[in-house]
Amino acid sequence: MEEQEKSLNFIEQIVEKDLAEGVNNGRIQTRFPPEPNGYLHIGHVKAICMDFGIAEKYHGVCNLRFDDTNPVKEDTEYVDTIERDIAWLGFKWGQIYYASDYFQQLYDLAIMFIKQGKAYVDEQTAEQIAEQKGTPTEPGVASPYRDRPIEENLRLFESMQRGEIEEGKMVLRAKIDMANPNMHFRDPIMYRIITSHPHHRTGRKWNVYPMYDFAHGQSDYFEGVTHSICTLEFEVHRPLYDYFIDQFSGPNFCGLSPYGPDYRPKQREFNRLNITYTVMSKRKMLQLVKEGLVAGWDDPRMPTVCGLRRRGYTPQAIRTFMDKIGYTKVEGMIDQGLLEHTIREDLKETAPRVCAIFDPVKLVITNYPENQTETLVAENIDGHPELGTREMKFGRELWIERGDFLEEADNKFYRLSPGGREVRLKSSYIIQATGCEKDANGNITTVYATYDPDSKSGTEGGNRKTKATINWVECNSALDAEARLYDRLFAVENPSAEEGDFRDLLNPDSLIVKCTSDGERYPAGEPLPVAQTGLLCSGPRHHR
RNA sequence: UGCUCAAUGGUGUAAUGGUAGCACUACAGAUUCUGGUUCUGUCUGUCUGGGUUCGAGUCCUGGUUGAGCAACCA
Repeated sequence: MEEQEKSLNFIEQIVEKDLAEGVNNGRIQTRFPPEPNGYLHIGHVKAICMDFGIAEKYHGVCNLRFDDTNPVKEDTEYVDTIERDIAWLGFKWGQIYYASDYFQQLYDLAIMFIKQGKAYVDEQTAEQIAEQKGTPTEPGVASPYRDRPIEENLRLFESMQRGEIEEGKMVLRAKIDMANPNMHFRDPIMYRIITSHPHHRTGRKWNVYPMYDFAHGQSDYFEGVTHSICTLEFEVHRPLYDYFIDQFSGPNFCGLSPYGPDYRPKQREFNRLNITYTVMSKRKMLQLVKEGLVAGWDDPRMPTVCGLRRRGYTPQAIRTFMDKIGYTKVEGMIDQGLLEHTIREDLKETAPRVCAIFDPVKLVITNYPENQTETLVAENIDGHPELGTREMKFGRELWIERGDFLEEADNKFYRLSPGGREVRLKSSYIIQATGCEKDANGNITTVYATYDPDSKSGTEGGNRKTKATINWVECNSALDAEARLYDRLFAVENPSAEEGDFRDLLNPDSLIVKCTSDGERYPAGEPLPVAQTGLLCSGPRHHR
């Protein structure tokens, strides 16, 4: 069969063009730059697959870099979980870097900017600075400190770093253009003072910390990143990214990179991931966790990597999903159904099936001898005997799903009904319902049926066709279990687009807890599809 | 009413000036020891006006619509 060539996404096209033109001497280096202030979610995974995927495909390297420039929000605890999640997804990074590794170099660079008259210390309040920034349609106005003498800027900035200036009292700003139509050029803040929180790695060594715009591009540059791939909202930052790098590369090269004056990293942007019936905002997720609206970051309803893992998603399925949705510059919304389709596809051929009854009603097989039991053998996965079999105890009294019996059924219903069609008990005998018993309220308590002793699965007599096959569990050998059936977290397609409090949009039925009977025990963390009901994943022992 | 980016079936994505294709969803039929799976089929698309060209989803131009940008966040 001829293999259909998969078309390249636009980033891959750029990379191949760069490769063909010998840009950066044909070197490919990417980075995944999470901020260690929360858990990785499926939106990050899209970026991870891009960053690591490009490096893998073009024989380059992808490094992990923690963007830890804001000690107020960041913590080491997140570093570990981020590393764990990336490893679980199956990606291998080259080096682990931290933006904080470059604090000294960035500081030196800031000093250079000051000496070149490209930066100044502003001592206005945040409000004043914001006010002077102008609006997208009106130019900003210059700060009264904009033309401070270089020596004074130098002295003040050094004083800021020595901890002599109170947090919030001064910032270092790039002196660019207060009237630029790109707001990011209106003298962006390069450094702010943070003394209230120690940094998770550098402790109290620094009292000034670089802003994203002054740290990210430089970090890329110091590391030798060639393709700095990020999401679309950074598109307007790109000119500033380029501006800062221009100041010390090319004709202004001052030896800060082993790759020489011609090397430069280039930022490229792709569309971020949105999925229906969920949210992709760290802030909102944190709120759900903190307020106990979900059971934690790894609640199976959460779009976090650890949540998906507990939900039973495999790394391969998640990566396949990313392949399917692709990378463009169109901001859209992916149907949650596609994600679910991908995991079903993945588990279909690999995950052993099990019988479990969630809404049990007793079935008595009236012509099966009292006290008799037998052991039947079922394939773990139908049609794949090589993937193993399991034993199921069979007897006169079974649990079946309440919904599999209807006292009065029309022709459309082809499961159990008195005098109705023959029905196959999964991997077992063929039965026919004869009647039922009800309590005082009219609820069915027992279903009666007769079985055909010659119809056992796998035997000659069992080859007869039935329209329906139902699940069952033998009453005496069944184990009790708790099943938590999860549905979409939100009741509306796009919670972020709705007015009002997003918490009011949660799906009240996103978690249904059922006590079940189940035949076997399964190790935690294994996907465990229950025929007819759906895919389940055995979880850690429940604790309340 | 500034700057940047985008616009292909319901959704996502391909076609790189030369037959608008694929996947998901929905629906229909067949198959089936899960009303699952599988298979087959159907529905539905180039935002809009002009231009360039033998030929435009693709290039140019005007418009429309949507998104992002005014944190001492990243």
